[in-house]
Amino acid sequence: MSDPAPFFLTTAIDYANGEPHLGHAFEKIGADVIARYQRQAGRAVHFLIGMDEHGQKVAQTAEARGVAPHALVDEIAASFRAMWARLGISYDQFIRTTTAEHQEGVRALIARIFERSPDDFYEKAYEGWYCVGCEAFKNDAELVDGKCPLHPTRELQWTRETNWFFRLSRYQPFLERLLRERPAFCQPESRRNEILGLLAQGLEDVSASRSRFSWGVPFPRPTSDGETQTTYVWFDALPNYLTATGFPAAGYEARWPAQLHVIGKDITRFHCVIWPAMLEAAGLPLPERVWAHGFVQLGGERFSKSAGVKLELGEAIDRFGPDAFRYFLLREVPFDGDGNFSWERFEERYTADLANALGNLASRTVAMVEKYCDGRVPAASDAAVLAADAADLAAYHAAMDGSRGYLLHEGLAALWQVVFRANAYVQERQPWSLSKDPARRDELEAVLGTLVRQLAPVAVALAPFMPAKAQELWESLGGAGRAEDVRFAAVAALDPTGWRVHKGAGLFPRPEPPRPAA
RNA sequence: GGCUGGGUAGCUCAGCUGGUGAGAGCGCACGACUCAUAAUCGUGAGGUCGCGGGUUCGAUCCCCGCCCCAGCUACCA
Repeated sequence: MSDPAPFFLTTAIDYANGEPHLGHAFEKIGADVIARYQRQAGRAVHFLIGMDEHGQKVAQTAEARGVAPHALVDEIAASFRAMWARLGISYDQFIRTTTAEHQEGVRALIARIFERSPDDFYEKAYEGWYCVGCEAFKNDAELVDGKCPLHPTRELQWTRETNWFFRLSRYQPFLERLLRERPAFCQPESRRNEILGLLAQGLEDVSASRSRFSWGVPFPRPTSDGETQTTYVWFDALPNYLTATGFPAAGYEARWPAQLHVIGKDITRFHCVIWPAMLEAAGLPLPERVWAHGFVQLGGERFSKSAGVKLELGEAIDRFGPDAFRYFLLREVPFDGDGNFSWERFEERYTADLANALGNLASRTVAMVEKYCDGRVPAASDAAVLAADAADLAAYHAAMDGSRGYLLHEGLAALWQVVFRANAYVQERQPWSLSKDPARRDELEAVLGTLVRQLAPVAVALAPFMPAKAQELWESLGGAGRAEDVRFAAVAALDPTGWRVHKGAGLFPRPEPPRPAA
């Protein structure tokens, strides 16, 4: 067999300026499902996540708290990693932009652009109103009565600063061709349309360095007056995907280019415009695809710390456990658009989908195999039912494998069709009636054999979403080893005949125990 | 303002290039069953398919106008 095809996927690196929240979690969970799915599809997956730890805000926060920036970002990175461990995020690599390796990679990338495309960096004086309070330039649209709305008591200063600029405008034709010839480069389609609209307006050059803060990567070339500036955000943050491969050290080509960048829709522009232009300027291959997911809103509103619109991640995870939380987010929030988190929907979905539909199906199936077949899975099955399931499993893969994008919510919906069919099948065949008639023993065994053959593929297909619960289900059916180690290609040949089922504690206990009738 | 997408049952949404009675899940009501986690299965609700025109034998799906919502309109990472 040939070597498995590589699948290098990344998420946006998270800005080290606060604790992980629901938005961070949604992206990591979605990317984790894709990573786990691709592993089971047989790809050689490398899953990268990490932290963006430079920039003015980090330095300011550290100062305000009276700690060194390094100490601050160490603490925040630890907090993120703890959260990802709790959510079962199966990343292979965790990159931090403050490491020496990343910084050297950034400088090498910039040096390479200077070398390959010498005209792409140039010095330019930037003039504008500078707010000392924000430590940032303000454009006219941001001003209120000629003052910074955040610091109205301070006078704005008309300031002139010379920076390195990147000639992004030069790449407009290149980018237009890229999006036209490779529509999958920027997905979903709605985001690609936005980028096409942006390109139609014309691109302006962007600054690549700043002189007013130092918590960052020193720009490799001093300005003509001898000043060494600090690399500006996109030239520091975006290259993490590349520096994670070891670039520029030999061997990075084994991993680069990435197959997939999973990002939030708010940073589509940086990933679908600036990043490919940078890579092209450096003469490096482009990633295969950028997937921009939407946002999880709370009660129909966007997060807002100031308005108190936020969710305690830990509380949500504790409600029904990490797997149920993963399931809920990806079932309820379409991965190509926005969705909503509410406690009410969470409990509804948990009860209806997990406890009643799937959990109870597993429970009744295992109980009947124990009761009627001494716990051994019979050899017989119903081909018509399994054929119908096969169509749903195909729909699951079509939603998951990237061929139509990454429609994780549709993948789950397809899987639940199998669950619904199995429950209806039980009702239709009534194995408890069959069990009373010895002459119908064959029928009884076929029904129970079918149910296990319906659930086993569900356990395998569910493993990317709910790794721990899928394993519990797999073991209760009597499957050997780990569900997540079962390749999708091997599912069709799976033969549960003779498996020994185990009645477990119950996959998804109901939220409130039933009360005895009064 | 411009561009993109959307307004379909109480909620979340499917409805491919126009055509027999407009769908799914959840929730709700009633019925059935008892293997199972008081779970499951079936049936139902009578939704102006945003509003007004138009094209057509016929439009939720095409065209025009209008109303409403969301996103984008580049230095926050």
